[in-house]
Amino acid sequence: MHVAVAINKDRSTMELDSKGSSSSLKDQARFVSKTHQSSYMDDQLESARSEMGEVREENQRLRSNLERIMKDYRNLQKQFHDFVHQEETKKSTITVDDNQTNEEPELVSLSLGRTFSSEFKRDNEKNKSSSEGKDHEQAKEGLSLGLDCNFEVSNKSEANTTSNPSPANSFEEPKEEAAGETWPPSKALKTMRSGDEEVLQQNPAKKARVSVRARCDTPTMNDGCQWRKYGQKIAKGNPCPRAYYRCTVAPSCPVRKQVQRCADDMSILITTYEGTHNHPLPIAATAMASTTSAAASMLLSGSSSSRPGSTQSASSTTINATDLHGLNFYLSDNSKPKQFYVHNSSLSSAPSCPTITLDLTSYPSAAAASSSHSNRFSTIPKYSSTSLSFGSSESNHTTTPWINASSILSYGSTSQPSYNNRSPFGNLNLGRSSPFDGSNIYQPYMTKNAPVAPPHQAPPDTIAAATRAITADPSFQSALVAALSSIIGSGNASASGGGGANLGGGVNSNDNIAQKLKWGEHFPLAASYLNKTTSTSSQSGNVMFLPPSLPFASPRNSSASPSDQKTTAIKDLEMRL
DNA sequence: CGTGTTTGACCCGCGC
DNA sequence: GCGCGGGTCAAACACG
Repeated sequence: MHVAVAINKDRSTMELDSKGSSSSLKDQARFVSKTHQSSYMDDQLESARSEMGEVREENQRLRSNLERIMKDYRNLQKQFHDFVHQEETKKSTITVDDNQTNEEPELVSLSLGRTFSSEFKRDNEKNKSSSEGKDHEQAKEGLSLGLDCNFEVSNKSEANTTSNPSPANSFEEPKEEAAGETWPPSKALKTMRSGDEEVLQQNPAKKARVSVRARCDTPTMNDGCQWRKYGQKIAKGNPCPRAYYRCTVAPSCPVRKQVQRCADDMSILITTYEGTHNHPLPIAATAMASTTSAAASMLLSGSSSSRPGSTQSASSTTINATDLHGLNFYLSDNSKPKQFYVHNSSLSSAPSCPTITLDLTSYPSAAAASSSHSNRFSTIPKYSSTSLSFGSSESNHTTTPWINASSILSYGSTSQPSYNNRSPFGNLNLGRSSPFDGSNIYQPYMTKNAPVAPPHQAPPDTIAAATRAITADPSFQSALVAALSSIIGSGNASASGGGGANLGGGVNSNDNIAQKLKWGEHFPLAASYLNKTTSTSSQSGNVMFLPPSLPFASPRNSSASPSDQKTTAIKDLEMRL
């Protein structure tokens, strides 16, 4: 890896540098040969060297691709900002004030499902509005792909309320959140209410919930965590009782979850997570933790600059439904149960308790499919809750960004170059429910639309389109960073015998990889190469750096086969390195 | 006997 | 202030 990438992280420019791949690789090779004197390890070393040579060649190609992508990106960025400035001049005619626009950061997410159309720009511009100039300036710093927008928002929020950590930060730092989030939300709310309104405004983000809809025949999903049931209630509007569980991995863990069958479809199990684990998680639980972390991070980042007063307004928020990678994300930003897709009122979040729903069920309805359609966002009225749909839409839209987005998501695992079976969930296993007939329900769009095309074979315009889409959605990027860094960070920790994953997701868990994640966000194609380089394994086995199996309905069906000796040895090698 | 579940009572917020 | 509904507590119970 020769490519040095400057990325913004928390306003500071950080460098992702392979430190001169040739020398470092040789050093590593020497080190390996010193520490591993067995012939077996020598074989591994030789194979690794050969792979490194291949990687160097790939790196050369990557650099050329990167230059082209950078050109495309700069052009697009310029076009975007030109458009933004044009829109700002028109903005005076729009009745939406700045506050309201800031309250709808999820609007940015709309761009995910859209082409770089003027409509998207229009929507996106609403969010940018006042802060666009600053972002624009910041975007020019460092590599400035605009992916730090989310952090910018968070930091702004933090700057506005210095007495409290910003939601995004609190999510990244579980200790802070644990300190601020005593479990009984009412008590926390009470405490918050004693403060000023700024404190109250911070509260909703701290109470962010992540709801997972999944088809599951078992009474509860096996998400790898230990739960103790502490209550059960018949919720209004749903004949099925709602069960309350508390995390028992650690006695003081504030995380709780609610499990309830969907009234409309009994086969769908709705699990709502709330809180942040304050303890290392079992490896099997990291997948869900990372996933919920990503979702909550998306939610929090989206609401970090929002004000509750307007999110409560029935007309102020917008349903955002975006399809990605077989996941459906619904952002419910207030208490109104008018979530876009089949949301039972019994599941509706409490006021000031934003909920993001990860819909892991297949979409039988056309509504979901239409939700991904780009035009829909511009046509639907503003609903009382915001929704983000990363849906397994049946729509036949050919928005290419998803192809590359899927490759980005594939970063959850590091050692398999097969791009078709990766997701931020690792190898989640749900009971059933796949519109895809493949082995994994999270098969990315490209397997559907372009069945065999790996991302690195994607045409440059596809990459550029992905870059556009990703650049336009800081919320998603933030969430992705949180999720993937959590996954990989956890995976690394697991490989080294550590833990440390939590629901809050640790962006700081593994800087190097996290940086690569950001790198991957910018350039998924590059990411795939980097990933390949990191994995030191070119085989298509399914051994994952992190085995984040999430065997919902079939626990035994969980993780990747650990029997692959070669990859096991390589993992061992990585550990020693 | 320890652990986890069940279930009625209780608390609290919210809307009227 | 009152009622409703969501959420939690804790004693009783079940199970290995």
